[in-house]
Amino acid sequence: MSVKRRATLNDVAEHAGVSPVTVSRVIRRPHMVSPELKTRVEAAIATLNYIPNHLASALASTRTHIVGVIVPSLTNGVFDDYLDAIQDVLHPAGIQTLVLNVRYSEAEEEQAIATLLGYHPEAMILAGVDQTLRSRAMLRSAGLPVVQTMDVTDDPIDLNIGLDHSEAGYAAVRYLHRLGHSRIAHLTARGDPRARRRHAGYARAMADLGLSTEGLVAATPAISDIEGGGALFRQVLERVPAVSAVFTCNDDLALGAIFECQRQGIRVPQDVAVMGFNDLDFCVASVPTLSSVSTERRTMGTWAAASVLEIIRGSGRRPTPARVNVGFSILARASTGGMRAEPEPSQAQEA
Amino acid sequence: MSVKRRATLNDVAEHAGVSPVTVSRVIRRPHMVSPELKTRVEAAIATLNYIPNHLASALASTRTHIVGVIVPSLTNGVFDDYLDAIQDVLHPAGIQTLVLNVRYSEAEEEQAIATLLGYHPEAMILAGVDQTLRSRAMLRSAGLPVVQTMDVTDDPIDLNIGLDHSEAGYAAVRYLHRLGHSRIAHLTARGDPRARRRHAGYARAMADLGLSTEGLVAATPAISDIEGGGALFRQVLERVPAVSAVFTCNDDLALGAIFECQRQGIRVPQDVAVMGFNDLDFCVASVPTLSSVSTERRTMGTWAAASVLEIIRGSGRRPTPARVNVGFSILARASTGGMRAEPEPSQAQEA
DNA sequence: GGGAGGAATGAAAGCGCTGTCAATCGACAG
DNA sequence: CTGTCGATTGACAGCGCTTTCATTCCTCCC
Repeated sequence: MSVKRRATLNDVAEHAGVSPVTVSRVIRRPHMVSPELKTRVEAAIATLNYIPNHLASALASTRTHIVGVIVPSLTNGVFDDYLDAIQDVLHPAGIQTLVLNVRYSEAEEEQAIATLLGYHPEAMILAGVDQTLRSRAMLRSAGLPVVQTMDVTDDPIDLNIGLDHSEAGYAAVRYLHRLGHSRIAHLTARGDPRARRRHAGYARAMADLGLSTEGLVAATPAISDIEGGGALFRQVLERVPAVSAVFTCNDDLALGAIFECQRQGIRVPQDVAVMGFNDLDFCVASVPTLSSVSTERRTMGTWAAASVLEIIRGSGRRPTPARVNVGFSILARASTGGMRAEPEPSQAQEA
Repeated sequence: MSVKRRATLNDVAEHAGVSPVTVSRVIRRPHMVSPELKTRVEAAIATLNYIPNHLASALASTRTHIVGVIVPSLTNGVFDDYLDAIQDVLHPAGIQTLVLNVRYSEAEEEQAIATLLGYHPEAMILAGVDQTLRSRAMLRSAGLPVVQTMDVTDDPIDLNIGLDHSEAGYAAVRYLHRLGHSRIAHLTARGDPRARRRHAGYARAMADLGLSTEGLVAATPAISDIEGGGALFRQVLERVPAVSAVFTCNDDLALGAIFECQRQGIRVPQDVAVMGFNDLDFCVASVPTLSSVSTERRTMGTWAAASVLEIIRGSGRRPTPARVNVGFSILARASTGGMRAEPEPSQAQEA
């Protein structure tokens, strides 16, 4: 067979007996073309199976219709909803997302930012606020809207929506303390900056309450998963058999801790109360149902995408406020001893 | 501030006092440039924070270094490893993946294929073999390497690596039957074509064994999740209280069924054996540990990516074989009554 | 009836980069 | 000393599209 080149706009134009510009207009601004020409061009497009070359289009128009999105993980259920929310806003608006997973690595993030910038995205949506100086420099000199999500900071690159993880950790501990617990353990994963802040909140709360954390904290450097939660809680149980509650940096670890309790014949919540973080889907399905700190993942994704869209569309109008704290809330379920509703919503607030 | 345009290759050339081609060469073929010019150009690149415009580069060279990847879901742990495996092969080779999630929708898949093709990827990696005719037509007239993964077919678009889900379902039932079960239930999600094939395998096995499936099958049209597994198994329990085993189309539903058993005081595996599918991470962590059908997700991703790379690199050499069945294996764990190793690997084979 | 105004179409230029080919220079063999 | 070869560098054209800007042809209204 002959060398089959993909059809170009010129091929379509020739086939339809019109000029290339007209074909372009049929695709981008159909209302500017007379019905008969439009029909002819559309027929040509169909017979040739023509699909416009996005690269050429972007190059010529200097509008790429691309937004770069960076997430630290995909294995962890947290970013699914978030991504989905972003794409639900952006895709219908004709904006493609270029998603890169940087596996909780600053180096991979720098690399990803450089790569993404090479595609000239019209905006970037990043998870977290812990970008390196080099990352920030690249972003700034690219001069595009940037949204940092999932966390809050006093020094945002541009826009920022998130929650205060230290406050959330603090609140979780206070909640467990109010339930009567004082030997409260914490399981965490060091790789995640937000988990580190939750840990800081835990430590601050324990200190404020005058409680010792001796032997009560277990951390894994690795990516956290359900199995790891069991292993970490086993460590704590060996060191402090009298531990009465455990707060984990995420729901996976919490579920793992519950399984470990089952294995050891420890009753949840009677012997040990378990509290997770993120309120993933399985929290309402597990036995016992898992108390957790609920975060507004979809809200953050939607707001980030909508803001970006507004800026791109309005060619520069900035959403006010530029910083949003969406807060969190404590979801009391069976694993901490009851369905007793104890919402502790921190108000959404403008920073 | 003045209108700050992003630096272009021309800006760098001017800044370094060389021609644009030389700058291009410093980036693409450094060995062709003398050391002193290279140094000067690199300095200019650094001071201007220059990042090459990938779109322009791709347009000019007709090499986009992009591979399109379509997955049906992200919320479901199955595609994380797979994607990771693909990217582990492609990214180091300088190939970017454009990933689109089509949420188990054929319509969204068609849309995604058209979108992806607009970026002129050098190859496409699709999950599943159930693309619509229109999708296949678009793919074919784009004339690029296409890999269909996760499933096998007699009529592949191009390359194909996967496993036979009907066989896998069949084997799972035979395994449970060999354990002494005859009232074997099946929980499934209709939205997933591969789950439908597992269901077909289940039905075929039950028929071959002369067993009734009356009241034993429960399906959800929705996306399956852990909570749904409980609900589906509850339906079966109401209809057939004497059910003694349950095979689910994925691990989420299986875990949900285990939780439902706990809620109802049904012992697993003494009263009901539970068998999942996919062998997700939590299978070894749950209580009891969850028997499952293990699938070679990483292998499929790696093979797909490596094949694509070979074709792109070798400008046309096709890997042999073009079709691979990676098989599956039954992983016997506690939820079906013991750690007794009962591997039933179907041999990897060339089709 | 003539000019203003609008709708439809096309010509030409150029987005930022790379492929190709030509030009230059010095080294080196004969 | 001359022709040849390889290593560097640059000029130029063009990838496939969109953005002006110009042109043509109506329609409408004073």
